[in-house]
Amino acid sequence: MITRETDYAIRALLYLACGKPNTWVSASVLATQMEIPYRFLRRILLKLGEMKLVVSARGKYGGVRLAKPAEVTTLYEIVQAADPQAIMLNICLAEGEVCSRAVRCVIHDELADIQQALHTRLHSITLADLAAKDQNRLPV
Amino acid sequence: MITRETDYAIRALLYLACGKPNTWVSASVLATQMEIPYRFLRRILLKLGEMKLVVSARGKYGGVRLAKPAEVTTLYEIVQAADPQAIMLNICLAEGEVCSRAVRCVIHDELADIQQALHTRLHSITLADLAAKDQNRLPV
DNA sequence: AAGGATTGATACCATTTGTGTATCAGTTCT
DNA sequence: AGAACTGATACACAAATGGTATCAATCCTT
Repeated sequence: MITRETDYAIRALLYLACGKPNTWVSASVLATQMEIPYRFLRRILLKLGEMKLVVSARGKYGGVRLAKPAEVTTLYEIVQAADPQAIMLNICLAEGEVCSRAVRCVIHDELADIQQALHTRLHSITLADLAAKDQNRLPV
Repeated sequence: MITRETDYAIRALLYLACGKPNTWVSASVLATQMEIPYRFLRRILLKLGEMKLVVSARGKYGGVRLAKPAEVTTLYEIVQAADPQAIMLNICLAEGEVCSRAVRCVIHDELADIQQALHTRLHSITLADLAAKDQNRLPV
């Protein structure tokens, strides 16, 4: 299950993708607009900065913006940044994890297949895709 | 991520599917064969019993066996039984959950799509499939 | 009838994770 | 100088995870 943190991360980035490019948006604006607890969001943005998904500017009129065009930021990257654990189905599929049954366990194989399909899908969806769908929505 | 409990559940059921049908297998045998902590497994088997995936017999020479043919037990059912939370990608996709953004949130839509694909896949894999693959494996 | 082997049903416990809060230092614009 | 920002950590608390323990009920064998 996707954590709240990941959900917040996606929403925050989507907000940036929908706004005017190359403008700084402060964490407080993001927080109120997207209904995300301010301090929690701050920490999430820090992580997104480390993962090069956003860049930030300190000081007055500072804030964050997308580090690269929305067309090249994928859902995979976002989930990976916000919660690296979330993108593996089983602990035995993790990098560097030694699964004693790896060579003979069918479950391992099957889960690896499913995970691969999931990853492919997450890789194929960009922030720009989400933003476009958002624009095309009928107002409620 | 699939929990250890779910992993154990799959492995235990796979063991039953690979053995002789309609024979009782005790929890202690299952535990030692599949390297699962005995008492933990006991609790898991209880859950699997409630979900009608296994049936049990008390007393000496009792144990558990599959409640129905391996051909009709899907991975979806197993995961659902062992950890109902695991099969939904986001909390807002849960049954009866009121997501205030459900009608307008593109993320919700996208995750619902991905989840649907995942479920379809889990539904399509049966215990018999896993057992068959297990038989065809080359000995290590 | 007795005793061992087995499940049923709970209760308990330690550790980790999830979700959020708080604090203080550094930076930038006015 | 001061206000509005981010950077970097540390703290707090509830829930989930992974596992253990206990005792009652049941069944087979002798």
